[in-house]
Amino acid sequence: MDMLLLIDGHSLMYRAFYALPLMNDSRGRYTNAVFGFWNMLLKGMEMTGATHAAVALDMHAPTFRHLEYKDYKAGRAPMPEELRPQFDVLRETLEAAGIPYLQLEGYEADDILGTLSRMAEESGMPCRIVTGDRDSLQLVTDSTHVLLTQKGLTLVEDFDPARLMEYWQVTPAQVPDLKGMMGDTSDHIPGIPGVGEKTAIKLIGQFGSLDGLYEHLDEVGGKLRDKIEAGRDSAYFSRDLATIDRNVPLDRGPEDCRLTPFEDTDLVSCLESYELMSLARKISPAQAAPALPEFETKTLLTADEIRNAASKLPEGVRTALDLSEDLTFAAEGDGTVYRLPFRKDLLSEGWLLEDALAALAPVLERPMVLHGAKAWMHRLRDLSLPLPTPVFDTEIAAYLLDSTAGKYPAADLFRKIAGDRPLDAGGLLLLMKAQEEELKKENQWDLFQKTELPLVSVLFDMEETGFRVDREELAAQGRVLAEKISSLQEQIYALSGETFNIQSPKQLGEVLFEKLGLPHGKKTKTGYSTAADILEDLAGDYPVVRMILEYRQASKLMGTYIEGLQALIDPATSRIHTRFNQTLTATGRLSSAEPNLQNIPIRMPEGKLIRRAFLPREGCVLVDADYSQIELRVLAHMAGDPSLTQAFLNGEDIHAHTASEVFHVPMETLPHELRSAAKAVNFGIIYGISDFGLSRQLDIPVKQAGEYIRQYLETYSSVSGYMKQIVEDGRKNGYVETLFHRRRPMPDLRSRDYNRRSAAERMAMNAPIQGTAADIMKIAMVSVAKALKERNMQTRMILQVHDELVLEAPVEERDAAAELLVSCMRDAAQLTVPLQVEVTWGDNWYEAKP
DNA sequence: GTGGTCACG
DNA sequence: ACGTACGTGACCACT
Repeated sequence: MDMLLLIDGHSLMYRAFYALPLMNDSRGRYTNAVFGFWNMLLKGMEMTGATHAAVALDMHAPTFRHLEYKDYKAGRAPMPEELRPQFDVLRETLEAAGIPYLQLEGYEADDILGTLSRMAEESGMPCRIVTGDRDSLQLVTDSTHVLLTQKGLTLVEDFDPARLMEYWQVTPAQVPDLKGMMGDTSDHIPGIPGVGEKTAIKLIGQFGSLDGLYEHLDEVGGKLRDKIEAGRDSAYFSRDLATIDRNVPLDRGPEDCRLTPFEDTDLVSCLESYELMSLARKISPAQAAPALPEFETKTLLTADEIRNAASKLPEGVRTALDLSEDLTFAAEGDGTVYRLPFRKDLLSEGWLLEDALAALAPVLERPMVLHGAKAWMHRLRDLSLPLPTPVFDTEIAAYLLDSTAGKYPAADLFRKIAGDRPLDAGGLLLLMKAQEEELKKENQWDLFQKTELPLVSVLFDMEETGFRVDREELAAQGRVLAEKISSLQEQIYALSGETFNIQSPKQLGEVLFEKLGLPHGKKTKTGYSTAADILEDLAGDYPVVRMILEYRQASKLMGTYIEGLQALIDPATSRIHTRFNQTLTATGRLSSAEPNLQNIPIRMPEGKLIRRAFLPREGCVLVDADYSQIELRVLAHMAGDPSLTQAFLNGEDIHAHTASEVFHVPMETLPHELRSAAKAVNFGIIYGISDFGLSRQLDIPVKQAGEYIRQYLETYSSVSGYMKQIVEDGRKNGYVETLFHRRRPMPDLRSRDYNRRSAAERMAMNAPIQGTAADIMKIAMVSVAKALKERNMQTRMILQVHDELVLEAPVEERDAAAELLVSCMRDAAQLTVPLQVEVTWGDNWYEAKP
C-alpha cells in the first residue's frame, strides 16, 4: 500500500532550530536544525510506513507574500544567522537522499503541501503531512492526516477529521474561519483583536463561519460585539492569510516522490561530511562508520575484587576512569568495563566514594585517560591518593577541536559519536580514540600532546602551590582606603546636596545629569553612561566628578582586591590558590578565577600598592619574567613584514619605529604624542582595527583615525595583505588558526549582517596573534617546569599572566631561576624575530616589577 | 540573571 | 545608515 509523507520543511527546521542547542561541525557549519529535521523525518517515515515522500520549502526565507514591510518591522523577525545556512545543508542532504524538495516563487510551503495532498487525494494515495503549523489542519480528510509536532520535537499528534472535531470542534473547512477569528501570534496573523482561541471556538460553534458571524452579529452582546465589529477587516484578512492555496502549478506529483532505499543513496556519506555521525548510523548501521565496540561489564563489590581486577589488566595500556554515572574504569585492549556501584555522591553498601577511590590506587598508577584531569588530580590529592599521570584528557581535546563551545560535558561529547548510550570508562576510551584521530587529522596532535597535556600537570602544581599573601598588609591598606572612601563620600554628598548610592550607576547618573544638570555624553540602554571616560571629560570643570572617580577607584580596590583577596587566603598557610581554566578562552589563553590573579592592579600607582601584599615563601624571592611585545613580534613573523622584522632584530623601540615610518618623521625629532599615537595604532592592528575604535582610544576624529590606519597599512603592506588573507581563509575554512594550529571556529565571517561580520573579522585578525602568543607561553611553561625538575630545583612556578611568569625561588637559586626563565621563554619558539624576555626580582610582587 | 563598570594582558 | 577596537573575571545594583 502506498503512503505519501509530506514534510513542511520550514516549519520543522524552525522548530528543530529552537528546540535544540546550537551544533556545529569542526568547520564551524551549524547543523542543529538539520539534525532535528532528519530525526523528525525518520520518525515520520517510521510512524507512517511511507513509500513516497516530499519536502516543501518556502522560496525565500522568510517570505512576505501577504505581509507589508511595516509588518516585518513590527515583529516578524528575520531568520537567525545560525539557521539560514542550514537550509542549504538541508537541500544537500535531501538531494543525497533522493527526496524531492519543492519550492516555488510566490508560494509558501503550506500551499505546496496543500496541492500535493489534493493530488494524492485525487489519485487515491493516502497521505500524512508533518508540520508544526496548525493552519494545515484545514487539509485533513479521512485519507489525509496531519501529524502535528507539539512542544518542540518530541510529541507528534495524528489529526484526522474526528480528532480535529474533538480538538477545536470544527470541520477542516472551518479552520481558516477559526484562524480568522483567533489569529496566530506565531504566524503574525492578527485575527480579531480581543478574540482568543476559547472565544473563537465558541463563535464558530454558534455561527459556523466568519460570514455567519457577521450576518448575525446582533446575536452577540456587550463588549465582544464591539470588538468583533471593529475587527471585521482584520478577520477577513486573517482568514485569507490562513487559507491554503491548493492549486499551485507544480511540475511534479505524488507519483514522482517514490522513496529510494537510503542504502542506495549518498545520504550516509553526506551526513557524515557534516559530522552527523549518530544520524548516519541510525539510517544505515551497516553503511555508516562501523558501530562502536561494546564492552563487557563486570561489577566489583569489594576492595579485594577491585585490586584483583586491576592487577590483571594488560600491562602499560591507557586506562580510563569515569564518574559520570557509576565509578567505572576500563583499559585499552581489555574489552571490559569495571563498574563500582558507588553513585556519585554518597554511599551504598556502607561504602563511601572515597573508599572506592582509595581501593583504586593500583589503577591510578597506570597511564590515565580522564575527562578534566586537573580536577581529578585535586580530588585525589585531597584524599592523599596517588596522583595520576594523565596521558589523555578528553576535555582538553574537545577544547582544541572547538575552542568556542564554552563547556565540554563528557556525556555530550560521547553522545555525538555513539548516540544515546550512557557514558562510562569504556565510552571514554572510545571518545579518546575518536578525538585522537580528529586531532591528528587537523594537525593538532603536537599541540595537544606536547603542550596542552603536559600543561595540565604544570597548572595543577601551580594551583596547589599558590601565592603567599600578607593578610596584615592588606588589612593595613584596607584601613587607609576605608578612611579615604568615607571622606570622599561625605564630600560628594555635600557637593551634590543629597545622599545617594554612589555605586549605583542609575542613581549617580540621575544626580549628575538631572539634578546637577551636567552635560551628559552617550546614554546606555538603562540611563546615562557614567563610565570613566565620560566622567574624565567633566572632571576638570566639576570637582565633584573628580571625587566620584577617586571614590570609584578606592571602592574598586577595597571591594575586589582588599576584601575579595582576604576572603580567599588559606588561614593555615597564608597562601591563595587561584584556579586556571584551560578550556575557556576562544583564543587559547588561560583564565584565572577565585581569585583572578591575572588582573591584580599595576597601571595606577594607588592600585599597584596591592602588590606589596604578594610575597614569596620564607627564604625565597619572587622572580618575574615577561615577554616584551610578544604580540607585535608574532605579527611581524606571521605577516612576514621586512620592516617590522628588521626593527625587532635591531632591538628598536617598536612604537617609535612605527611612528617614524608611518608619520614620516625622523626618530631623533619624534614628538612623544606621535609615539603614543603609533602605539595605539599598533594595539589597534592586533585587535583588528576600526577607525571608530582607534578614534575613541586616541580621542581624535574618526576621519583622522581612519587616515592613521590608511597610512599604517600603506607603510606595512605585508601586514595589510596578511590581515586580508586571514579573513579570506577564515571565511573559506570556517575557522582561523595559530602558528601551532590552535583553532577558533568563525562561522560569522560568512554572515550577511554587517555588524556581526565586522566583529567576526576583527576577531579573526586578533585570534591567530593573541593565540600564537598564548601557544608560545604555554610551550615555555612546560619547558620551564621540565627544566626546574631536571635540575632538581626548589624553585616553583606560581603564576602566569598571559605574557608574564612569576616564580618563587630560594634566594640561592635566584640567578639560576632567572637564567632558566630567560632561556626557556626565549627559545619556546623560533620566529623570524627574536623573542625578548625581561627578568626582574624582588621581596614582593611590587618590588619585583618596578 | 543581566548590565554597567573597571581591573589586567 | 549603521555601530565597532581583542581577550578575560569580580563586584555592585537591580530585576
